Amino acid sequence: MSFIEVALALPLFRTFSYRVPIGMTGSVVAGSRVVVPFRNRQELGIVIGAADPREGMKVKDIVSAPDDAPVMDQSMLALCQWIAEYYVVPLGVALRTALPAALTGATVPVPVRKTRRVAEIVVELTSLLQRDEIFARAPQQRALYELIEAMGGRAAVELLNEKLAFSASVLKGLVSRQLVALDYETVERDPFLTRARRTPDSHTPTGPQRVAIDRLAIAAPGHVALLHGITGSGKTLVYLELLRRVVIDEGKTAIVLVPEIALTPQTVDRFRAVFGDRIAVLHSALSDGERYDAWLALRRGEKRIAVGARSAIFAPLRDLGAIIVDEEHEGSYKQGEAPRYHAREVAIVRARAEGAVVVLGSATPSLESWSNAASGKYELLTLPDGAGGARLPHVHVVDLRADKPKAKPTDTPDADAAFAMAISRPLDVALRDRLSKREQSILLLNRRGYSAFVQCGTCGDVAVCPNCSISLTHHRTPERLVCHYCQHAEPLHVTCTRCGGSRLRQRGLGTQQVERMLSERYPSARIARMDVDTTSGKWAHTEILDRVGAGEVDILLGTQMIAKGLDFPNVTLVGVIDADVGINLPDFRASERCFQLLSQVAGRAGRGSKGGEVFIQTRAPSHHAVQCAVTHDYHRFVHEELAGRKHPAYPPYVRIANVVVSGTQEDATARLATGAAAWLHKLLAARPAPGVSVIGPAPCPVERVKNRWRWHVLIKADRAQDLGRVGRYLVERFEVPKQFGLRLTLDRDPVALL
DNA sequence: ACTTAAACTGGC
DNA sequence: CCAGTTTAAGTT
Repeated sequence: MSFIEVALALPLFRTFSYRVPIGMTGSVVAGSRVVVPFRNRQELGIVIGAADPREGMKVKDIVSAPDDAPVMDQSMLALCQWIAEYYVVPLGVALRTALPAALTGATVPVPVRKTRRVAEIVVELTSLLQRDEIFARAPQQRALYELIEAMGGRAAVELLNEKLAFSASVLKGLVSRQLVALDYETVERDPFLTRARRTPDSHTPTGPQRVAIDRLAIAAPGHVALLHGITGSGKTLVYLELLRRVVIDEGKTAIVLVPEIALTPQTVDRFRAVFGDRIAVLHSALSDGERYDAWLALRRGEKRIAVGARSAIFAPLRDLGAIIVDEEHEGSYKQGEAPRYHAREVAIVRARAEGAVVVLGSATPSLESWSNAASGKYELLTLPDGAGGARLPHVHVVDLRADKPKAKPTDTPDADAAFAMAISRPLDVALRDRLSKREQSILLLNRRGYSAFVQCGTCGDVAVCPNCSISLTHHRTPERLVCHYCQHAEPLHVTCTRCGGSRLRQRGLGTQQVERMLSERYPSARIARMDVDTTSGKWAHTEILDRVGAGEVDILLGTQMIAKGLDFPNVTLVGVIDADVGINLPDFRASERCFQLLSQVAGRAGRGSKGGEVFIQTRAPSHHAVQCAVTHDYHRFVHEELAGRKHPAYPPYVRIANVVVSGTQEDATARLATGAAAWLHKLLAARPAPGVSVIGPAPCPVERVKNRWRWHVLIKADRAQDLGRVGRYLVERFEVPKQFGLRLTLDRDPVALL
C-alpha cells in the first residue's frame, strides 16, 4: 500500500490519508501502528486500510512504522468500527481502548522477559551427622541450605534473601562446594501465578446443568444463551464444561468476562484450577507492562483463555469459540468514559462476527437480556435449584418503622440505643447465635464512611461539598468530611458553620460507624470491614476474603462489594442493615439494582450444608424490590418492574441515549441544554423519525459535580437504528461554543441517569 | 486536541 | 489604531 487511511485518537470524526515511503511498505498493512506528522507534532495512529487520495490533497509521508506486524487483525478493526459507529465516538478513540496502554503511547515497548536467579540443591544430605560435619564451620551456609530444602529444594535467590538476609559469599560457598547449583529462569509477569492453586472440582453435572451443556454444544455460531440460575445453582460448572469442549476438545479460544476481577478471586481460582496456565488473568491491578505481556501471550496463542473485566472483551484471540459474560446484569460492564461501550453488547457483536457462542449468566438477569430471551432473540437456559445440596436461605424482613426503639428523652442517646437503631433486635439475636456457634456472618451496608451526612441540630444546616451538589460524608481515620464525587475533603467542624450551634448530629449510618458499634457490642468477635476505603492496596480485596475463607473473621461488614460471587460454606447469616439505600434514587433502574443487590447478598448465606438465614432491615417492606427478594421470586419482580417501565417508556421497551451538557456556568449550561433539545426537535420536524422522542432538558439529578453544572436531554427511540442516526447527527453537527468549559457527551444505553 | 487566522474589544 | 482577546476553521 502506498497510500493509507489512518485513524488518530483525537476527537475528530474522520480519518486521514498518508503516503508510505517505499522502504516502509513491508510493515504497513491494515491494523498496523504508524507514527504520522500531524500539524507540527507527531501522532500515533492505526492503519485502517488503503487510501485513494483525491487530486489537490496535501498528503504527507508517515514518519515510521514501529512494529513489524499489525497490532490488530481485520475482525478487531471491524469490531472497533462498530463501536465507533454505535456509541458515536471517533474511530481512533475506539481503537485506542482495544489496545493495551503500552501500545498506545509513543514509545515502542519491548517485551520485558525478566530473568531471576534460582538456587537448586544438587547434593541431598540425608544424615544429620553428615550435615554437622559439612557445615561445622559454616552455620550460615547450613541455614541457607536448609531454607532451600524447606522450600522444596529449589527457590529464587531473591526470595531466599528476603527470608534470610545473607551475604553473597554464603551462597557462593554452597555453590563452590557443589552442594547447590545456580540456574536462571524467566519470570512470567503474572502476579496470579503466586496464588495457591486449588484442585479442580469434580462435580458431575445435575440434570439441568447437563441440558444446558448439551444445548450449548449444538449451538450455532453467534448463538446467544441466557443462563439463568440462582446463586449456588452451578453456573460455573456449565461455564467450565463449555470451555473444556471449546478450548481443549476443539482447540479454539475463549473469553470470560467477570464484573470486577478483584472481587471474584474465588471464581477466577476455579477457572485456573481446571485450565492452569492456558489462562491469562487480566487483573485491574496489572501494570502496563504486565498487561502487555498477557496481551502478547494471548496473541501468540500461548494462552487460550482470557479472564478479565470489561476490557478483556478485546483480548487478541483468534479462533474464538466462546464468550462467557458472568453476572451479565452488572453495571460495571458499561464504561463510564468515551467510548461508553457495554462489554456485554460488544461481546455479542464480536461473537457474531467471529462465529463464537455467547453465554450470559446471572441469577438476576437485566431486564434487557430477559426480554431478549422472552422474544426468542436469545435462548433461555434455566438452572432451577441449588446444586450440591444448597438450599435457599430463609429471608426475614425487619420493618424498621415498627421496630423503632423508643427515643430516649436525652439529647445524646446512649450506645445501646444507637446500636438498636442500626442493628434490630432479631438481627442482634441472630448475630450472637452465630458467634456462639462459631459460624460466620456477612453484614451489608451500602454506604461507606462514618455517617451519611452531618446536620446541625439547631438550624438544620447540612455540610455540603463546595464543588458538587451533594452532602459531605463523615469519615473517621482520618477524621474529616469527604465528598464521594470529587474526593474533596475538609476538617470536621465542631460547631455549625452557619449558626454556630454546637449540636451537630450524625445522620445516616456508614460502614465505619457500624464497625465501631459491632466491636463495642461484640468485643470478642473478629470483625473485618470491606469497602473502597479498606481495599486501596493491590491485593487488599483478596487478603480480606482469604481471611474470611480461612475462618479468621466472624463478621464481614461491607458495601456492595461483599455481595459478589463469594462462596464461604461457614457463612450462615446475612444481614442487610439498610435495604433502602439507593431505592429512592431518581433513576429508572433504582429498583432493579436494589433487587439485584438484595438477591445477590442473600445468596451468600447457606452455601454450605448448614443452611442459612437472611435479615433485611428496611423502612419500605412492601416495596416490590424487597418483597421479591424475600420470596426469591425473580419472575414476579420482572413482571412488576416491566409494568413500571411502560409509562413513561424506559428500556427494555425503548432504546435511550442520555445527552449530558456540562459547563462551569450554570446559566450557560442550562441554555446550551435547552438549545440542544430545541435543535433535536427541529431535526425531528425536518426529518421525521418514527418512534423517536426527545425528553427534557432538565438538570441532572446530581446537578453539579466537580465544579461543573450538568443538564441532560434524553433521546428515546423504538428502533436502535433511529437512535443511532439522531445521536450521530447531534454529536457531529450540533455546535458547542468554546466557552465556560461547555461540553456535550452522549451516553448510549446508559446504566444510570445520575 | 491543538494550532492558526480572522473577527472583535477597548484604551488611547 | 493597534494590542490583546475571543471565535471560527482546519488538521492528510
